[in-house]
Amino acid sequence: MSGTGKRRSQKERSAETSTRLMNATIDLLHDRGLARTTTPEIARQAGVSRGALTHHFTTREAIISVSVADMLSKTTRDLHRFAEDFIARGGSSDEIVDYIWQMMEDRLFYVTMEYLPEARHNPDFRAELIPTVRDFHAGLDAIWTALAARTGVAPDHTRIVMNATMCLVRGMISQTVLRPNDPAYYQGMLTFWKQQVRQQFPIQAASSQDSRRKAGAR
Amino acid sequence: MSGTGKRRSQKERSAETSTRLMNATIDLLHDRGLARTTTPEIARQAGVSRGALTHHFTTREAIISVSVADMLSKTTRDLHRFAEDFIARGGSSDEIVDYIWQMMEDRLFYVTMEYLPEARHNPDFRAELIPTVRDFHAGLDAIWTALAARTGVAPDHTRIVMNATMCLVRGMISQTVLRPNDPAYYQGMLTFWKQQVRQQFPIQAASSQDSRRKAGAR
DNA sequence: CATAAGAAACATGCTTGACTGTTTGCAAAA
DNA sequence: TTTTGCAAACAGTCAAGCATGTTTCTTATG
Repeated sequence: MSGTGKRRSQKERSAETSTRLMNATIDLLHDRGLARTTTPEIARQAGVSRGALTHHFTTREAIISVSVADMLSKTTRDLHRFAEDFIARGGSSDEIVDYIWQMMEDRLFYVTMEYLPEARHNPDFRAELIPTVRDFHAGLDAIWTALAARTGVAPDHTRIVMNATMCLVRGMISQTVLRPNDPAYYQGMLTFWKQQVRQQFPIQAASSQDSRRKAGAR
Repeated sequence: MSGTGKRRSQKERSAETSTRLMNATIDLLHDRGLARTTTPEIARQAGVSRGALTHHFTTREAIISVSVADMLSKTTRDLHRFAEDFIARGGSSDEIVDYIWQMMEDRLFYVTMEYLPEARHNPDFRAELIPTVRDFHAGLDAIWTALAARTGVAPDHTRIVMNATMCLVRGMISQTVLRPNDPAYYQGMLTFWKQQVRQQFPIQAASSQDSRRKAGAR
């Protein structure tokens, strides 16, 4: 990228190769699945030798784990950027639902579905992921907290709605596997859910402040 | 089972071996994951030789596909039984949510999480599952339709709530992998959801019939 | 009813292929 | 020239599918 010249420092070479390998890993996870994401296949997809791969990553589990962590941390950065923008703009709850759906449906949760079963059966792998996932949820929290603060809804209740939204979207994307080619179905469900969420976060109209209802009630 | 004597008909022998193999397959899918569900492992778990397995099932994909279909059809039978009982009793929407959660969390969706990625990347495998899954959803429909009929809610709206419930539960179970040992979290979310569902299906009090509200409104 | 022929169920061993982890060789950068 | 980044060859493991034996049941026939 930086510097089209042929002479690169070792660090640059190394970093680029690593990046190519990690991107290739995520691409393969998404396109062909974890079982088919073999080390020869990753190297081929990245356009490097398998030796390069083993030089940078000691084991297959390592490159997958690191690649997933990398993907998650990038997504977390995006979340925080969205949160900043959302706060500045004063966006709607509908926007959040749409953003989350797009983010999850654009590869994130499909990739997650690939490694989740492995995480369930492999404690080491799981342990490496949990902290990264925690950061990711902190990013989500940043967004919803902004909405909660503006609408005066209790944080606990906000968090429940946030988590329910995440779970709903996860489940919807799971379903796309065995119920494909039905965008109307998924959009209909999203519309329903946006309406439900709106009820939890009453609109703070630009003029009237008294529009806050008893959201957060048990 | 029937007749402790040693002499069994061919059909009985065959059926028992098949059953043992299919049960072993589901057990392994749940306990060790799809990748670790190898044909030698299945045979070992079932207590039969690998030759017996290859005699009954031509390929690894076949035994897995058939076992999953078997599991799903059993669950579908249970759904219909619950629906009958539910209709007779006139149960609550809370009950439905609880039943679905239990059913999914008791292995069903964990097993599903194992084969879903494979279904996503393997068109033949997916094609074999889709009809069985359709039957399963018909079983779900039987339950919710009963509730809808009693409360006078529009079928389309009912179906949205049903599907949202299923998606939510799927997502919740996905999350248990990387957020384990937190039953309060999941129970809290279920409580929230039951409340939401209740709002969609206003209680038909034993006395008043006019308690039906405008649920199903856009 | 006894029994032998045949079919179905099951067992064992082999072959092939592929993947993982490792080691050795080499060229470019420091 | 010493280290670093990478390439290529190698060795060990294991599963899948197949092919060939062996046992258990069924049935037709005398």
